[in-house]
Amino acid sequence: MADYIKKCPECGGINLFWNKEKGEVICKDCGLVVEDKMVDFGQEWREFDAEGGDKRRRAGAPTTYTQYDQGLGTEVGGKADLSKLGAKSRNKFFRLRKWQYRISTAIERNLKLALSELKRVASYLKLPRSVEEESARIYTLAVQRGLVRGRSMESVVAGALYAACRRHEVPRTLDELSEASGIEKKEIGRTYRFVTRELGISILPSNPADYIPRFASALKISPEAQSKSIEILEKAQKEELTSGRGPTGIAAAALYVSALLHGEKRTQREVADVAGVTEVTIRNRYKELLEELKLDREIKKLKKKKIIA
DNA sequence: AAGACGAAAGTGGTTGA
DNA sequence: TCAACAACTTTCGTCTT
Repeated sequence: MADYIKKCPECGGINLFWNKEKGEVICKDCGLVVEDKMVDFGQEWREFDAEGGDKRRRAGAPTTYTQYDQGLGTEVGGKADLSKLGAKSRNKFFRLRKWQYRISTAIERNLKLALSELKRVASYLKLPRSVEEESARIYTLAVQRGLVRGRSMESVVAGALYAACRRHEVPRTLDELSEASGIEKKEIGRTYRFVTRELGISILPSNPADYIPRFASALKISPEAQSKSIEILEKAQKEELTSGRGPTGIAAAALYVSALLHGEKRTQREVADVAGVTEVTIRNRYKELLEELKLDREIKKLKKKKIIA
C-alpha cells in the first residue's frame, strides 16, 4: 500500500488516529478525516459497461484474503513444468485440468468474478476488512440460494456491501455505493432489500450519528461542533424526531445547526451536497429541531452577542 | 448577488385492503 | 394488485442579508 500520510494536510499535526473499525484516519487536532477515500492504487477503476467491464477491469483490490474458495482451492497445472513430463503424464495432466474445469461449477466461477468486484468496490470505499468479509459472506449465501439469477452480479455485490456496512455500523450512503460500483442507486436499494429479506438478515435502522464524523470532516467543522451535533441528535431521538426520517437528512441538519451555534456557519447547500440530500430536506429537519429542542433560544442569544450574523 | 425560506407538484417506495 | 400515504426531491418565487 502506498505510504501513509504522516502529517495532517490541514493543520500539519502529527496526532493522527487510525480508526480501523470505520476505515478512517482522523487528525485529533483539527478533526479532519485524513484518509477517507484518499487512496490511489494507480489502476483503472472505471467500469465502461456491463459487458466490457469484466475484460477491461485490470485488477481487483491490491491484496486481500477474501477468495472465492477461502484460499483452499487447487488449480491443476499452475506452475508445473510440462516439458519435464512424459507423454503419458502429460495426457493425464490435460485430462485432469479439463476435468477440473468441468467441475468448477457455475457458482464457483460466479463467486470468483463477484468477489474480485467486491474487493474492488470495498477498497475504493476504504471499508474495513470486517465489512468486506461480511459482505463476501452475504454474497456467497445469496449465490448459493440462487438469488443472483435475474439480477446483475454487480448489483448484488453492491447490495451485499451495503448490507454489511449497515450491520457493522459503518454507514456509507447509497450514493457512495452507487458511485463506487457504477450501479444505480435504486437498483442497489432494491437488491439490498431483496437479499436481506431472502436471507433473513436483520438490519438495524442506521444511526444518524454514525454519519457525523465523515460529513463534519468534509465540511471542516471543528470537533466541538461535532460533539454538539451528536448531542443534538441524542435529544432529537428522545423527542422521536428521527424515526421514519432519512438518517442522512437528520445528521445533516444537526450538523448545520451545531455549526451555526459554534460560529462556523456553512450554507445549507454545502451541507446538503456533502450529505447527499437537498436543501429543502435540511430546512425541514432544521425547523423541526428548532421547534422541538428549543434551540431557537440559543440562537437568539448568540445573535445578541453578535457571534453569528 | 447569494443565501434562506417555503409552496406546489412530482417521484419512488411502503403498506394495507 | 392497486390505491393511499409519507418522505424526499425539484422547481420556482419571495424575502433577507
